[in-house]
Amino acid sequence: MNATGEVREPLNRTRVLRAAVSLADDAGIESLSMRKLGHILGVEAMSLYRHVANKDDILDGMVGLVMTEIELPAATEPWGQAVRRSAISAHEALLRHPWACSLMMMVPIGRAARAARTRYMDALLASLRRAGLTPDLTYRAYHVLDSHVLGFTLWQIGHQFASEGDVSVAANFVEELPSDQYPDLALHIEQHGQPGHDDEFEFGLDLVIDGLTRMMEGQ
Amino acid sequence: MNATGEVREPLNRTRVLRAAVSLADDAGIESLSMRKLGHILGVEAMSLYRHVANKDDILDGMVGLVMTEIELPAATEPWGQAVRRSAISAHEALLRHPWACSLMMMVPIGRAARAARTRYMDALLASLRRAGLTPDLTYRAYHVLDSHVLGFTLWQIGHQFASEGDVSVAANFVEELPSDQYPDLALHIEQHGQPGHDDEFEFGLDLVIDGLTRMMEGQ
DNA sequence: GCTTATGGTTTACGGCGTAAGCTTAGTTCA
DNA sequence: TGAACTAAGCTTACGCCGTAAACCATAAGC
Repeated sequence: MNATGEVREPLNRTRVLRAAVSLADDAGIESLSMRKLGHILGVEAMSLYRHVANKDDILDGMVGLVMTEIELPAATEPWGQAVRRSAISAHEALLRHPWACSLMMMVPIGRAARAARTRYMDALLASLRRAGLTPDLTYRAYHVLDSHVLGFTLWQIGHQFASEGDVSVAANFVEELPSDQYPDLALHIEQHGQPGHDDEFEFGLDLVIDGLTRMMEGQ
Repeated sequence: MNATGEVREPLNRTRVLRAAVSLADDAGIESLSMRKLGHILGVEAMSLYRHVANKDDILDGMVGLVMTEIELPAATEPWGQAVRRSAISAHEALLRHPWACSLMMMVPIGRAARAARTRYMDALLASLRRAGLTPDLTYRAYHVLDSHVLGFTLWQIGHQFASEGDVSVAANFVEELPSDQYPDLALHIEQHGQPGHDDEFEFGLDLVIDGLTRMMEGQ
């Protein structure tokens, strides 16, 4: 801490995690290695272990960071709107960090991710209970909602990856496709490029929320 | 091909792929390496490259194998039933091979997986069109259905992994949880152990199919 | 002024995917 | 029959990875 500022101030866990997130955002999760991460932070790989238990700990922390970007359903809104807004926020956060979906499912969950997930789950469950869903319906509704967010986002990420490649995979796909043999598939692929299909996530979400509403009112 | 049978017959692509699948089933996808796979087949790692382009090719082939286990929706059944049956079959296939979901989303899709996927997608799309859904609704319905299958199955796999560990993660979770602070979450976790919650997949599936039915009849 | 954390470094180990070249056995054809 | 060719597997080697273990420099506390 001398006046000239030549002395770099020491690393800390959150700086490591933030660097890891932006490296993964930029270059893809598969190119996140301890050595590269260290290099970015101007430090040798092994130095990172002073601030982080191991690589899984980093991945766990990254998931935790992403989850805190998700807006929780507010108690002040009608439940449908609140849940909808939160799901859309989750969708957006996961799209901002395309590696997060897969990480969430593959890394053994650790402290950091658990804390964030706890907050999120409890808030969503509380919204559903407040809305008057029975405990049973709440249980199921939670899983359906989360499945949609996760599943849809994963599909979407898979697609945009596929559309990036040098020669787009979609183009390859359609090219090699005997389109008279698979007419429905050919149409579907064509629809992918078209405008007016950018609200599919919300389409599915509303399908679910409306269904839940009906079940709730039905009994 | 002598009579004594001492000469092992040569490897081939499908034997490599099948060995890879069962290794991944037994020991987890993360412990599938060329060296281990070779060892299982009584061969050095590099020998595999005579039958397979590289590791990604193996992963692609594995995904292809899993996808062919999925029962396609039949044209002879009412569309709702046909789609339902196929989705359940997909769910079961993905549960049998817990690594398949993540692979499907992460490995750049290659020939083997593409062929299987083409069959599956076209069959499902054809079912929806035959049912009378508009092209637009078909497009959306496809994504919602697939999102549910993929997303729900991933959640389920994540959970059963979590419940396996030495000291179950769920137990840890609930133990460290200040359950007066997160009452709804505590209840939800409790519900997970209870019987009568083994049809959630179908609950969500029916929610979607019923919603689609209503939209179809509505216009 | 000696001790003791703290934070960063060096070296090393075993595992990974795979490129390049080698060996061996079987097949084809002169 | 023998020579050329081919198919299938093997050996070696390279550069990456995560991380254990030991080492070094600086700063703080007594």
